[in-house]
Amino acid sequence: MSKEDAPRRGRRNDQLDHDQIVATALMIIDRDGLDGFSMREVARALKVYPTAIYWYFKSGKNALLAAVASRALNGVTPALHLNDDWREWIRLLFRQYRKALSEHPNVAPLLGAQLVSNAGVNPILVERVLTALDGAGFRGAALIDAYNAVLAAMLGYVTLEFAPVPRDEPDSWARGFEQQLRELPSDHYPLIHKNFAGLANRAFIMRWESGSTAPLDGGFETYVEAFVLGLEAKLAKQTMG
Amino acid sequence: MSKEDAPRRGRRNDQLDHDQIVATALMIIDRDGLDGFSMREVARALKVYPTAIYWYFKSGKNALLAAVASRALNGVTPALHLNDDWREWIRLLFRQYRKALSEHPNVAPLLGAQLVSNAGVNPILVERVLTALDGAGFRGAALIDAYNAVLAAMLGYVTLEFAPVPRDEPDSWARGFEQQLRELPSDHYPLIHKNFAGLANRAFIMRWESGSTAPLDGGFETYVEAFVLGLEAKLAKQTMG
DNA sequence: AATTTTGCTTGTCCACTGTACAATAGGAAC
DNA sequence: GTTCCTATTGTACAGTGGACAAGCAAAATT
Repeated sequence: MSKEDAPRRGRRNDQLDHDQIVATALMIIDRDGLDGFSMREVARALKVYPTAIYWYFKSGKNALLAAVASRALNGVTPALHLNDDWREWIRLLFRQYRKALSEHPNVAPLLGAQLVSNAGVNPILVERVLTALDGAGFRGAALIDAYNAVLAAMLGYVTLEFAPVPRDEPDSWARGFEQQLRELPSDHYPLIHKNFAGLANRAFIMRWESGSTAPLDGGFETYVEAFVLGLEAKLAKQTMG
Repeated sequence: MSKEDAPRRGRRNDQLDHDQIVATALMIIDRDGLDGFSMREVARALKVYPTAIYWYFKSGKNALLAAVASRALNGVTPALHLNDDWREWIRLLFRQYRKALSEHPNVAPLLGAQLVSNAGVNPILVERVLTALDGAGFRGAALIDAYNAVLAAMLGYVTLEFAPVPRDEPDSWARGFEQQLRELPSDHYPLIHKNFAGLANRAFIMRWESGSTAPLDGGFETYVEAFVLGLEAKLAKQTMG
């Protein structure tokens, strides 16, 4: 399990170490967003030559980003004990995942879109989700299907909720966008018009702030609950059929 | 509704037009992935100087990418007629969305992560989802919540399924990754071990191919069905309460 | 027919990116 | 003290997004 304990040759790392680099990268992403991130920026922040970073992340930017994503999700997977209710465990998983990303919203695109599969395998998450679903009664192919559904659902809402909005001139853009929404003709879009107050800045596509500043809590709870109830219903159907 | 029909002054567009640029950009993204895309590459493909592109997309790369994303989703929203069953309509929406992106898998990251909110407002989609859910019986705040849940769910699975895998040396990476999975100790990961055949390359985190070459159909159907059943159950609960 | 207005292309420029590569410094093992 | 390995400093290059200034072509206005 553990790495070689044998005494190591060579120079000590004076200034850098793996963890510090990842932490710095995450800080930069939190501060400046994914666009503000670059190998050179990380190097600058650490007062080190850019290529020094490549010593720790030999495959470059993607490797570092993968490590950042992994770090942001540190400890998300809840513990799972015998006799835990699987529904409650899934709710908890979803909520913790969302909470973790709400603290690093700019990382969300990385997870939803870039890696997840492959990010250094997270077998504990896999095993626990399988355990929860197996405990619920899913077996064989249905278990795999349910597993995939759960993982996708875990990511889905959060990815969208924290998707970034244009950051060049946020205020003017927001006003323009809002105006654009208000001008939608009410004859073609009666329900938009009728529910405008509820939709404006509170619904996907109709909002001008990201979830990091304007969270969409209600939708999330509905989403989680619907998904769990749905899994349960699906389970009931198949064990009957 | 329509743009000015008044005769336009100035030169006609000899070589370029908005649509052709978007089409070319989409072709490049389909062929080379998002990393292979650049303004200059688009210009090269069109045998035009790079800055010419900026005439059509004054705010640059992001604007073009937004247009590409929008084009890839062209016609995804199904028609919605009176008396259509809302469950069936949502299933159809999800499936068409997935199908559209399966033809342009490299665009998926754009939608899940970058824009969606804001990508030039797609009010038809909004209105129809609201109509379907209103028809189902959701009203007021519950309608907004359900709407947000539906939109997120629509994106979730697909975003993850088509997430790209490392493309530098795909074969050797795939073999190494598979090996890594096989070596997971079966005492710590009993369910992974037991279901290995079903999981390997067929489950998120445990796969080494993207959904574009190895689709995860079963999980998707489970996901859709669970979500629809769940919405129904949630609706039943709240109209009773 | 001349003029003006606008649309579009050409070309230049700059700061910046990722990363391959070589050189070197520094400490541990032999 | 030599060797060997690790960590970091440097150098270099091709590519990027995008600001900018002109130039050129054609249609509408006069």
